[in-house]
Amino acid sequence: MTGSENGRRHTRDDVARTALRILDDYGLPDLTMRRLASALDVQPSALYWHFSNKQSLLAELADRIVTRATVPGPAPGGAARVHAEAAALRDALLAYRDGAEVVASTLALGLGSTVAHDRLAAAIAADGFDPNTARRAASTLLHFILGHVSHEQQRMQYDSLGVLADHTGSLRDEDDPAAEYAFGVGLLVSGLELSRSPA
Amino acid sequence: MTGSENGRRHTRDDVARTALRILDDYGLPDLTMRRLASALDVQPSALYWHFSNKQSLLAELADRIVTRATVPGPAPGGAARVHAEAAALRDALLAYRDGAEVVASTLALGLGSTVAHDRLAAAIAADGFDPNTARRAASTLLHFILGHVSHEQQRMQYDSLGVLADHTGSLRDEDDPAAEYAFGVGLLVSGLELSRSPA
DNA sequence: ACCTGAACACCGTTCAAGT
DNA sequence: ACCTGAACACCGTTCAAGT
Repeated sequence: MTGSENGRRHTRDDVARTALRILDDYGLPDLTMRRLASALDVQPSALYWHFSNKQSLLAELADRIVTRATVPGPAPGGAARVHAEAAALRDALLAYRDGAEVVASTLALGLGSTVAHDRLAAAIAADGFDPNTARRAASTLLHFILGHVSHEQQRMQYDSLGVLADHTGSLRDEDDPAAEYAFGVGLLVSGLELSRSPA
Repeated sequence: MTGSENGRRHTRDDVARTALRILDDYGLPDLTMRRLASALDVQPSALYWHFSNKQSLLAELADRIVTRATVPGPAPGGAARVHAEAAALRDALLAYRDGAEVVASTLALGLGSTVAHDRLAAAIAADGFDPNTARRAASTLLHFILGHVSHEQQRMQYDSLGVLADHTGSLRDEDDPAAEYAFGVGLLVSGLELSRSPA
């Protein structure tokens, strides 16, 4: 009840799940190995039996966050599928506090979690683009998505901290993040669509 | 000669310049307040007279990095200006080790450095788009730019560490980062261009 | 198979006090 | 105006040893 995960003897899955809970409840800066250990009623050193270091723990979390991204209902085709996939990915990132930053940081280090990129690339390829174009466009789209949602999430905790800082600064106009997001995705998809029939 | 900045009594500018040098030479993870202090031959606490905390120091560095971005020669117009501005921004970020991450992190926190966004927005507006569209497109473009260059720079230090990790993973196809970059920027610009004349 | 105990080598930040 | 000295409250990681 006090946050301790009693029962002794944990599995790798226990550790990851508890880490995900700390992430969601307190944010990435508060997800330390020592804090995680004490939530599991264990010494910090015990964690290194399950994960060789903090980075690989974060990679596991990124994987779990991104894997949850699935488009609901019957999958559409064409450009609509790309939009749906992008929306599902945003939802998945938003489902955990600082989710976008976790995924972005592990993606940057080249550790695991190529699944987000692959899903986007598949959706684009299914819209009739060659694999190479699909990969590059997916990469562009993913950079935008992670950047946008990171920004969105940082602003959330900033706002909830009460520090509005005059609202100047930031990128402005994040009044409706979902609309901003759709705008960005639409820009990319339109650009792709245009590249299909070179005038 | 040993890295100490002798002479005693520093200005805020000294501190920022030395920090920029440490950043470029050793990377963001090695830019600690204690390391910076010792490079200045000063106690860590002395830094807090010049900057109220590490975040505001990083904001200052981000500002300096981004301000260096200028398009060379006569400024073009239309879509070419957007491309030129994006290229100049990439060059500026690449000029310092981990430059993109520094800028991305301070931008996320809403501290300073709205200049990058403003320059992109101005270039887009000059191409004949309304200010609102220009701002949103600039934001999309900036997210892509920071994501792409961050990824590019992380890969640089990863490679220089000798840890190639099978080359699988990562976003693939970063064989020619400049070409990838141009592709992404082109996608965004094409999308914009298309939105101008709604069929 | 999973964990303890103790240590190593660090962090950012505050604050009274000095010159 | 700029800095010291000392402390506070932390980090991630290693490693021998225990059960």
